[in-house]
Amino acid sequence: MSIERRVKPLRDDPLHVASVAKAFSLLEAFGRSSGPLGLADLATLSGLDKSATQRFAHTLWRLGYLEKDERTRRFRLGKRVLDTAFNFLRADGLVERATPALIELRRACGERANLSLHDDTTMIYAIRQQTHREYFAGSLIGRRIPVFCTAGGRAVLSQLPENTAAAILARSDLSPLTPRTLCEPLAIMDRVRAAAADGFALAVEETTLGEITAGAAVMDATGRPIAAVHIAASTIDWTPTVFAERFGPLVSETARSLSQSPRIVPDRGI
Amino acid sequence: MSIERRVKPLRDDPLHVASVAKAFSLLEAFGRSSGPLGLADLATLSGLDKSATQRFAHTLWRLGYLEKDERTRRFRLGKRVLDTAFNFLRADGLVERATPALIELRRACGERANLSLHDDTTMIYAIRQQTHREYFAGSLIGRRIPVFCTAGGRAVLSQLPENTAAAILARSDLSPLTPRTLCEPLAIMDRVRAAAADGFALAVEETTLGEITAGAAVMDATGRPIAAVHIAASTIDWTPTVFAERFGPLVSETARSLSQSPRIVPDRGI
DNA sequence: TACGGCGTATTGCATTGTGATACGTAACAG
DNA sequence: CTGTTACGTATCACAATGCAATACGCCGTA
Repeated sequence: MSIERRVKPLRDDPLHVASVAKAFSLLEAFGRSSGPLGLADLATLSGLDKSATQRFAHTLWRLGYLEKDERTRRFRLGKRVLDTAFNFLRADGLVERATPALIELRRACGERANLSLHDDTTMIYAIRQQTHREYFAGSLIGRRIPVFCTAGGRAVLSQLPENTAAAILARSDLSPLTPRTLCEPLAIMDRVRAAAADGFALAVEETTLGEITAGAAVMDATGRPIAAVHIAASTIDWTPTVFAERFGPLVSETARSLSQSPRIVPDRGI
Repeated sequence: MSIERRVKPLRDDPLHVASVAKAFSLLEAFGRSSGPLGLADLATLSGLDKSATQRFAHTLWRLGYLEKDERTRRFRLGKRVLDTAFNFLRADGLVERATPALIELRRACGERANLSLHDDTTMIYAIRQQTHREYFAGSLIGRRIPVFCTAGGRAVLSQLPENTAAAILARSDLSPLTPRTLCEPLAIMDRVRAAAADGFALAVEETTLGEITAGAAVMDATGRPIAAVHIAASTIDWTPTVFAERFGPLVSETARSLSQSPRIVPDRGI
């Protein structure tokens, strides 16, 4: 419990409501520690002082976004935070289209099929079709994983202009997740170019040992990559070449079918 | 777009930070309308005035909790809302224990297996193990359904003191979800008592036509019901009696295994 | 029993958020 | 083409609102 955080001052932004940022810094504190948090824990993790922590925690609790264990007086996230996630997923057309497609994909290949959304340097899991038991947090909606070391992330990079992709890598935290994570920007860009050629990317034990993943990018109506379809399986069952041969086309076909037709977009001369 | 909402004044609560409530009333506005919302829409749906809407939407946008379509100037929920949901699920011990159990349950019975959390008059889906294609919003984490007309909800009610259960029904909105939804409090309480006897509850086409569900309650360490395990299937494949005979024991056994051992809790003489 | 850590309650002050107003722009109808 | 409307954006003086210091009470530990 040592990682702290400061709320950006943003003095120059007259529309910025600092109280809101503070409230969210409390909610975000739960990302930095598992288990329930007391007021003092919340204060250090959020970077707020004692009084502010008290007021904002109280407010969030009254609103249902925090729950309080009356015995230990500690806070957990409230069930209400799921509502917003639900509304996000419900409103996302891609998630809607992808859900049946992924169920189909899982059935067709018998392995785990996922959809992850691109968000700058990370990919966020939005749909997960599990088959086998896997490690817990890995199976949840909302999990973020770095773009640079995932199949889907590299597939997305491969559909961006090369300098945009390089810029994303440049501002990424390139810490390895496993001993086999590829961390060299140049080496990663090689894989990205390969993905551009193949139409899908491969990652072998780069986020989780024993896991091999194929990913392909999903494009929006303007032809920009916004998400990726994954298939993940065990290295025990597949060698990389066989896995790629077998699932590469499947995953890239699914991704293509989810992409908006790349119709010509009125270019406003930007 | 006519349903409005007022932020509670709560003048008497000196710890209450009104700005936070306003910010969340914007996020909640997305629950009342699908699709992106402009400032004016947000203002009417949230009950805030134009200026407040502008400032809070701007702040949430800066924080990443809203995204803005620069062309239409309309807002959507931002991917960041998934982070909080992820942290909630990650920290919930029950969800963690239930994940492998539900995968097992789905495999054992070949039908959809779910875990839903009890929250006053609603149950919230926290884990969903789908098999077949089902209607979209129904398949998402965070979906809320009324306690009174779901198998899991009735199973939970059956483990509460009868007057507590009756109170929940009393403050529930008993609008039917399908023509077959049971809406009479007395009739519902009969089913609840039956569930207490059987160890599981059944609901036939009460939330969705063509769907039959069995649910059993999961208890916390103090012996209170906090969640429910469901199995859902199609009425085409099963008659209620066969379905109950076959899956009732499965669902109630799974729920029992997820319940904390009902050890004696030090009663503080409440 | 004294102490330290923590959650809770209070309060005067000024910072912060407020909301009325005005401006720019796009869409649309006459 | 012009007037109108609806909407998003920008500004600013004011005071209500949130702030942070302080004090209180409770519970374990030394």
